[in-house]
Amino acid sequence: MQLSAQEEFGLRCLLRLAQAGPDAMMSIHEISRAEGISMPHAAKLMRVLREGGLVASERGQAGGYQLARPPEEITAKQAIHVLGGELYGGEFCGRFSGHEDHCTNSIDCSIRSLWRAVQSVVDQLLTRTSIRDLMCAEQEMDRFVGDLVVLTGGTSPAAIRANHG
Amino acid sequence: MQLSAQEEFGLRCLLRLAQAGPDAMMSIHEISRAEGISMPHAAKLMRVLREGGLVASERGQAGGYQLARPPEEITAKQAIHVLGGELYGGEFCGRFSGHEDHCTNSIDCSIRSLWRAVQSVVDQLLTRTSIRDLMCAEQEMDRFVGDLVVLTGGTSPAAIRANHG
DNA sequence: ACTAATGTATACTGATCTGTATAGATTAGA
DNA sequence: TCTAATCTATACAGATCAGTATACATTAGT
Repeated sequence: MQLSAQEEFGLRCLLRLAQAGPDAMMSIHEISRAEGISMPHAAKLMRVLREGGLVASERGQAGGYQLARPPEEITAKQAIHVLGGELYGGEFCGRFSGHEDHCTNSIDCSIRSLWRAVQSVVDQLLTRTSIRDLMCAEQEMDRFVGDLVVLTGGTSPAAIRANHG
Repeated sequence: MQLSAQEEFGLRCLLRLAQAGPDAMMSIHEISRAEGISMPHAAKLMRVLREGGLVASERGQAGGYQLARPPEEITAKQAIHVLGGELYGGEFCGRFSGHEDHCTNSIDCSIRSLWRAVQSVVDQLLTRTSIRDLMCAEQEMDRFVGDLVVLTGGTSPAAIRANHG
């Protein structure tokens, strides 16, 4: 369960565009220099973001990139989705089904539910974090992280354990 | 941000051992058949779990594998850690630093904080879910998932947005 | 001893991911 | 029309991941 390089760098590039201001255009050259990556690499990332509808490009001599929408309307979830796909998508049980045509546990699969639970809390967090929110000091974000709690009102074995502990 | 095949299958193998009962031994042959994967593949996964201290093995004609501890004492977090490493480890800013020696954003990096936030909620969830908890019906786990909420008492931009929305 | 069933270890192949290289298309300005 | 700056697209090479193949070590039973 790791972040891909594309997710990491792609999100950074989005943040750079946001920090450049609402009407600024950034060229691939500027983006690559700001992030310390090569120009072809930056170009590839920006292409992914453009095809995902998160940035708009203009070609030609005065061309460059800017955010397709205001930074407060772009969520981290949208960015991660465009850059790296979902943690647990619909195709999942097809990908990891071993030799069988479908998952050996397809009828009763608590592990599948666990992945859904992980996806649920990650999605909640990423959905309410916008690019605008990331335009702040690390310390400010850290305060946020320290107060995060996962709660459940459910009655599963996991919930019972959590209440007793 | 995707699960690796090793995490998926490895956790499944752990769950199989738990379901076999407290004193049962399962051979590689049995595990591979149960999960629908090849014997060499199962052997590789079990080796990782053994080196991670989650299962114990016995060699020889009557050999096999069993859990190293009772299933309620093995958390999903421990399993994922052994099988796939962390979402955001200490080596992270070294891995994704582009051409620079260290991260261009090393001084003030809100994105790093976001990854820590994601890791925090995922860890909370996986830490309080044991292998024992997974030995239940999918429906029961799903009830749990439906009630999951991520809460914060923090004051970051993201938190403010969440409170207003 | 010997045999058969088992776990252990290493090397190998194909797939996917990461980053690079190169050629082309578009536009502003002279 | 020409040139320079830019974005666009595809193909490529190395690294890592997924799964396989093969040889070896260990043990119970005979």
